[in-house]
Amino acid sequence: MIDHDTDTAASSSSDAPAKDFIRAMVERDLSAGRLGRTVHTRFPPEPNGYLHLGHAKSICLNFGLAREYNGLCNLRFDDTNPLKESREYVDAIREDVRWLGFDWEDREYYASDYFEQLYEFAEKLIRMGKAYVDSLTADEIREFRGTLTRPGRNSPYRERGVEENLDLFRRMRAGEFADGAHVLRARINMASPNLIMRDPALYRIRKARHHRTDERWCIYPMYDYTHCISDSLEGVTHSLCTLEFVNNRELYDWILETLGIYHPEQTEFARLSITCTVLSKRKLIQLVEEKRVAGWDDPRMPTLSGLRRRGVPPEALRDFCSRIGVARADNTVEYGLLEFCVRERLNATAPRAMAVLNPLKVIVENYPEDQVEWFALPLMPDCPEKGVRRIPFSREIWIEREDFREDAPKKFFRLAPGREVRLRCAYYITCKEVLKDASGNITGLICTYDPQSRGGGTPDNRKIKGTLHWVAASHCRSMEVRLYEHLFCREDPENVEPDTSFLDLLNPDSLRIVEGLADPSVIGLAPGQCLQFERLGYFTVDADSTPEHPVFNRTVSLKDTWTKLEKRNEE
RNA sequence: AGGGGUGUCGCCAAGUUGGUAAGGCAACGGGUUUUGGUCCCGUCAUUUCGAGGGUUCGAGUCCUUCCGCCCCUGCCA
Repeated sequence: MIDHDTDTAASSSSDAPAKDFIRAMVERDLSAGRLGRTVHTRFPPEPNGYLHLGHAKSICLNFGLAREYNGLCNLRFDDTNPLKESREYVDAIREDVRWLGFDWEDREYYASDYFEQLYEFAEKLIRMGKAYVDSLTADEIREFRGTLTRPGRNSPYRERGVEENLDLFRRMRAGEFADGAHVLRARINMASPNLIMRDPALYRIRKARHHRTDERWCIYPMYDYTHCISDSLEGVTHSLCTLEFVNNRELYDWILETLGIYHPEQTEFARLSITCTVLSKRKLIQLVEEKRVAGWDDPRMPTLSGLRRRGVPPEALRDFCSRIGVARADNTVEYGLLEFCVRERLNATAPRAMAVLNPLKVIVENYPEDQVEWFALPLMPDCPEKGVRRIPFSREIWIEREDFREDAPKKFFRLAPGREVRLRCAYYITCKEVLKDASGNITGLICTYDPQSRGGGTPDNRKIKGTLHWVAASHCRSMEVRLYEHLFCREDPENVEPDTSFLDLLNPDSLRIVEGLADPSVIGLAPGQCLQFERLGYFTVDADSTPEHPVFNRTVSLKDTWTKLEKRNEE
């Protein structure tokens, strides 16, 4: 089944995911009339890195939910830590969300837009006796917090009066104190079995320039304090986040209840892990900063920008997110599922062409010296009406070196001495002679062709099992082709033994660059254009590509049953 | 005086108020094929739902006791 529609996220209903526990909850709330207008979600990244596949899951969930139930989804930047955040990340995130196929319309929010309101709420908490300024050092606070099995102790500053707290907090804002001198804390319960609730910090002093508020603030609100209030202010109905925030929900609820303001419901789902790659921001930043990869958009990276550059279509990513589902159990999805989604999409959309990556010269000795014929390769074999690509044929051609074997096993359907194969869309050729250099390396093949087989078939209808791709030596152009393998050579690079680094697991062969040969018709394509080079895989024109120096990324190889079969026989 | 979350096929993941284990990926057979691709057909949890007890005519679903894994002791998010 070919997918003809343009399949934007907004139009397609075919990629609507199955009911998961979150959608079930939303439907329950909807039919119970619990939601004011409709479902309202938000995607709340911190602009401290580039978006990756884990974010794609969250984006598809939040924006997908809004789309499916006729609701709204905000884009909100959780920019409360100026030390780690930057404008560059904000811009990249906006671009990636849009590229993935989602639209937040005019609802682009920033936690930093709420700094003033957040501050007012903090004063309110102080006046209620629910927050206090603590002057313990960070180390002391840690000591006083207790441990997993021991309750904490109250800070000596915990009983400060409202007026003193207010005065101190205002002076914190005014910049009278150095970083770390004081912190505003919620006054909850130092003996709570939930460590999050042991008087969590609400505000800290950070004399740092913020990418949006510049130097207007020197105190910054913490995540737990900011997130719930932001959700509340925006009228979010369902605040979806990953499982590691389950413990934080108690605080989320406490703040909103104490303040007595609108109270969205936080629901957690399992974060995504994928084999053979890492998805933690810290590790991705390290890969970039230590130059283990070429950048955030290195095609080997699991970032959205990397995948985009690699040639992965957004539709494939959305399909992937829909297929992996949403649940609460820890999970690690096989990388192969992503590849399946990419192949499925590209099979339906990528025009076909031919290229040779590891060339071996073939001389068709009975073909006229100066003759050139043009053959027609269907752009989409299952849709002849999509047209053809005209490709030149001449006496000397290149085939894939792997497509010839001097001692070929019976099941090897390709070229071998005395054997006949079909050159895709052109002629049948038979190998007559193997040319070698002084040291015995194969340098070329002498073949003959059957003029009756023009176009790839003969009147006698004889069966030809093997069909090879090829390019005409007289017309082809060379191009740079970047072949990618998994970034890591182990399935679970996230969990390494103590005293070793995930960097030790980096696959040294994750990038291989070869010089390939292709028909000129594919050389002028714009970056981002994707083709299938028949029998090789899907290839996308890289951002670096120019007509003078064409560069292709292999997005994903074709499924290769032959190699698998051979490997099995070797064992 | 620890708390919270979670265990259904190799990997994801459905499993209404208990009624006799969906689907996808992978794998494995076979067919079609001018891509060893695509497509099509078939197989793939019945002493089985982390394990043991119990309730019941009947348990993945209820009760109970264990066990495993994950998260929490940032002035990160």
